[in-house]
Amino acid sequence: MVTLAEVARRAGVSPSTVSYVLSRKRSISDETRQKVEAAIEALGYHPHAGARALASNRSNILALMVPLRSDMYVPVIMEIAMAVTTEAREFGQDVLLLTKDEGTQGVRRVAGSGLADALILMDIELDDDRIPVLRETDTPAVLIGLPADPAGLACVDLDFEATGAACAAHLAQLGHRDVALIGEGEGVYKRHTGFAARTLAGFQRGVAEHGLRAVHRACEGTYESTAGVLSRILEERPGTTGFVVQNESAIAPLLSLLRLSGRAVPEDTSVVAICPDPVALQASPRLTSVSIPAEQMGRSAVRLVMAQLDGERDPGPATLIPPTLTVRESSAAGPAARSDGVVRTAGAAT
Amino acid sequence: MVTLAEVARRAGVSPSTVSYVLSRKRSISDETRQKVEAAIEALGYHPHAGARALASNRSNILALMVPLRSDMYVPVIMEIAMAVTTEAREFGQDVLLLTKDEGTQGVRRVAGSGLADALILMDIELDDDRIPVLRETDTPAVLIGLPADPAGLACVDLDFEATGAACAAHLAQLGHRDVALIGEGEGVYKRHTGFAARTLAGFQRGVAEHGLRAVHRACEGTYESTAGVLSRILEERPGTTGFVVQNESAIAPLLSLLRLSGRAVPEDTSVVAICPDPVALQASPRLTSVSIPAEQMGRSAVRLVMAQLDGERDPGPATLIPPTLTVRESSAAGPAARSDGVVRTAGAAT
DNA sequence: CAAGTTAATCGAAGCGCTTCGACTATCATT
DNA sequence: AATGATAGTCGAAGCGCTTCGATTAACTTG
Repeated sequence: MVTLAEVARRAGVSPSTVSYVLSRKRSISDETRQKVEAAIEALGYHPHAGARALASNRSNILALMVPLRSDMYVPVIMEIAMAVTTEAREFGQDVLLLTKDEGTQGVRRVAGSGLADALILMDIELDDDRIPVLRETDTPAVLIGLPADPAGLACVDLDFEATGAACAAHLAQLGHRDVALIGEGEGVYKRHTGFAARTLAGFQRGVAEHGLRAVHRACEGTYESTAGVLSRILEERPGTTGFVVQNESAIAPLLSLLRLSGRAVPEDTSVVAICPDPVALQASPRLTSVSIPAEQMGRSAVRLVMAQLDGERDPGPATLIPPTLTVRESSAAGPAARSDGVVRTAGAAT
Repeated sequence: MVTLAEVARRAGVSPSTVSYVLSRKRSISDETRQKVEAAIEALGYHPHAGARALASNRSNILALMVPLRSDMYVPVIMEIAMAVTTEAREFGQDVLLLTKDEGTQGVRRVAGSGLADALILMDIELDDDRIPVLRETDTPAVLIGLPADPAGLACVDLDFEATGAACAAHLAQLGHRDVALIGEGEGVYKRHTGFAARTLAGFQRGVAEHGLRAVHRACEGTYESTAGVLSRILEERPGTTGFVVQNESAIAPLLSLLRLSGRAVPEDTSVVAICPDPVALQASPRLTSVSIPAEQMGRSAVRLVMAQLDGERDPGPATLIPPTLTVRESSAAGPAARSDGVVRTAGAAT
């Protein structure tokens, strides 16, 4: 193994000089810098991570805690993880992968051992038991997701409340009067992450603001449950022409079922999904959707955590990414608009 | 931060004794051990990872290099990553997440800095440029996937050759005479990982052994490309009644297209997929398939790498996991068997 | 031109741990 | 009773780096 001392000897300088060349914490003459860099290159020197961590009290490692299984869609988790890793490298940090099932023990271990400088947590529950540990150990951290009480914690998430409202508004604008939200499974509303509840709240706000009539139903996402949910909605409110879906796995069943029931999308019924873009694009017709900004969430999380490591004390309010609703082929003018003579959107016309 | 010295003071022993309690490298009296453990507990002590790495020359970290984008199906990558992480913890190791686009630089950096003790590489290309670096730096490593020349390297992979053969054999046993393999996209056969080519080779061997007639077509997995591939196959060989699919994304299109063309699955046509179990289970009808043993691959990789860290020199031959073909509802007796009076399988009968 | 700055470098201490050799009991063996 | 093992513990030397203060040389400036 090549050490800093060897580099120093070869460059004819003292070890500390080599260190300063590397860290840029003191000024170094061009001449010296070049000698040192040549020596580093020639020897293929890489600073020893452990020694560095010991001496500087910084490991340059961020720990990312990922759910083993969760309500989240796996590719989204993966995309976040990759975005975090890529962005972390931009800051010269590496990423340590932890699983959520290590729980509070894992947080204690990593924070206590100086293995990582900071934590990024995913799949945040409303009352997440890792949060008190974070507060108590005073570890720099960022949550991807929103807990019940985010005070003093840095958080990143899609603004699901605005998302729900945006979906309702979109359907209202198209002239739909009776709309439905097909959401996540029962359980998701009760325990977990709150994003489902926030979407519902926003949806209801949008519905109220636009004077729509709406129903909401939880849905497990299987073909059977989707069929049950849909038939109940259509029974109660046969005039429902606008749907918002929040469960990726319910999308395909819903589209088939609508087709089977003789309702053409978007001619008779509009569908808006809340899902990753690839899912929306692969459905047929391609779906009008609010995308899950996975990459952006991952990158923001890293930036927030780096700001903390650079001394930022106040995490500020949660970073809520505003939703982007992309109109595609699954939504078009509804009954009210049509009787008003409003023209259909381009997607539907082609 | 609590240090080992503080633990020692509190327990009334020397620092080295605490270290030996922790490492179990020398015998310690029960009495002393208890005092030390009590002190550790009371102080909430966690050994400093960097100091440990420096002194012991072992970081207890495994680096896992994951593809950012690849031919592999994302949930499979995720499952492997999770399995690696979980299994690593069983060995007291943590996992550092690297992206494949860090390439050889990344390997050099991690190996050279002592950040990780060993590497686990995914998405191995036939002529992977990371392999020479591995050899040259003599870093303990395990490949998940099979390169062109695996000599001297520990590898884990599904036995795709046997998988192809097993699929052919299954269709043959059911009495199908004309079969087709719908594979990965063009590109995958050329450059990459070789698993597609190995599957094809095995399929052809199986076909020959059972006296079948077969075609093979690459398929990009979109609806359009699948449609094109299927129609060409049915044009050339209208009597084709057995299909093997290796591209996850071609599965759904294939099933729809068969239905559209009036071929009932499994009554008229049998389909065998090579895909993760969840994909096979979520299709309708549920697919007879050879699963991708993601979890097993991840766990084996960790075990192999730990063996190397424990001094095992010879990696032995590649660990090829034998395929498991699970019969579900998408395959049933074909024309030959039917004329012979062979009964259909249970799945088909229901 | 003496005094004060500033830039560039060095030496040494120390981060928290592991590990080696040395030391002291204790106990079994001659 | 002397010898040798063995178990249990300690002290001290590093592991490779960062960082602080000190030092020197070169440069301003009144």
